[in-house]
Amino acid sequence: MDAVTEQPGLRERKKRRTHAAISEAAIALFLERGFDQVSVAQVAEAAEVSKRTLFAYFPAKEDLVVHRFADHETESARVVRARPERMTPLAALREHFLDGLRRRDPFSGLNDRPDIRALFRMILETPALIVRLERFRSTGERTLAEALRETADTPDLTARLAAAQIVAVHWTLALDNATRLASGETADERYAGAVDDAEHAFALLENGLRRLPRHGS
Amino acid sequence: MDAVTEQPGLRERKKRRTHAAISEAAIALFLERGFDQVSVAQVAEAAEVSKRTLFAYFPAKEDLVVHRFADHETESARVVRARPERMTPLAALREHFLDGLRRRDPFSGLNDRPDIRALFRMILETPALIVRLERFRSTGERTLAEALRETADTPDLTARLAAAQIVAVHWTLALDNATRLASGETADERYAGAVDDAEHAFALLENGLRRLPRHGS
DNA sequence: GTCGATTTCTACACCTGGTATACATTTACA
DNA sequence: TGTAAATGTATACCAGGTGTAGAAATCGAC
Repeated sequence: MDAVTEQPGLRERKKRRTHAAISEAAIALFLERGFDQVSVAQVAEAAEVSKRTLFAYFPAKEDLVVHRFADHETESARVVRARPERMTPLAALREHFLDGLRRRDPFSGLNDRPDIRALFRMILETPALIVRLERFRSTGERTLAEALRETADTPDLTARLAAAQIVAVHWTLALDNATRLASGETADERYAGAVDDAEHAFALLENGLRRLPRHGS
Repeated sequence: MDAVTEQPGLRERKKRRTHAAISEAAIALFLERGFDQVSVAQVAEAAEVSKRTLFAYFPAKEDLVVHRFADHETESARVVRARPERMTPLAALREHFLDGLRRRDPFSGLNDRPDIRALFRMILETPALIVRLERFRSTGERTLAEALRETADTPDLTARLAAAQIVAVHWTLALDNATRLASGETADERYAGAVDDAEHAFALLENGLRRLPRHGS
């Protein structure tokens, strides 16, 4: 029915162009004046589209910005499923994250291309956008739990707990990197520290919090 | 200035009554017809208060429901700070959670009083309310990280990572219990399983995910 | 090409959550 | 009892989001 790989057809191509045009117009305006200072009506006008049409392409204002992250939702689950034999899920995820740092994947929070840096900064200072990203996090967690359950022969609760911990750590690392870059650090400056932190974090996941000290210094 | 412990004063008392009255009217309506099917105007009318006044007491519609959970935001942090000497933070939190199960604290998701069960059910099926609860989770995570950093002599990143993991696990457990009760199970039926699950979860936190299997069964 | 069916876009009106303003009422306290 | 400060109210307004009905474009078949 929906041949995406084939000739997409004029209709499909036009749809994608409109989609991209609206999103680009929106992000340009948001970066210029701030997310909350631009109304969807103004975005629609700038994109030369009616408000109704805008909402046909994007279910909510926030999606004008965060739709780019939708692909990454299921990334962890895919990594776990595609891992080589005899590799533990955690090892696969650590490899993948370290690779993301190396490749400066926005997923890892370590991309400082000016446009991406500006985008991150805007997201970080706009609560509504953070909330929307948290939703991606939830579904990422759910799909990861499923992947763990199915490929690691793990009881349901264990899979859900492990997924929750992994995603929480992942999110903490990425947010930390993004925050540092947003406030001026370059990706190259941050890289070594980011690697250290990631390794520390995955070690903590692997070995547990057993070593958290008792009271006192 | 603000003597809460003393005679509260007429103004203060009246304010609290109004606060409670609005919230009760709101929850009654929401339980009857569903959160999204009731407008704030209707709540205001039912509480015999103007819409403007309602928003003076509750910053957003969702807060009419979730303000009851606000106290628990910093609970984990308090538990960690108040733990006895020579007790690890994790042990204190485990004790506290198990105690919450015993006491059927709504915090643990294991309270089946009809009104609370109905409330939980409504929250679980209303995305906007879950989102609002997630915000509490975030600030709970931040305050817990601070408590760990200050009382366990832990580097900042470690504290944040540990807090993220702990809160994620806590949330998973509580949500699991609440979901089961919402779909009919009684608290007494669930209790033993809830304890087992909690102990398993805290053991996982303590010992790490090292034992997550490689591929295959 | 051209015709009809289907999809997509648009204009417009409407609902709801939330806020600003300006005025009335109540409380606290001398 | 009178007055300043705090609270409550009416009204109008803004922005996000949806329903509806019709106009326009696209597609496939001939």
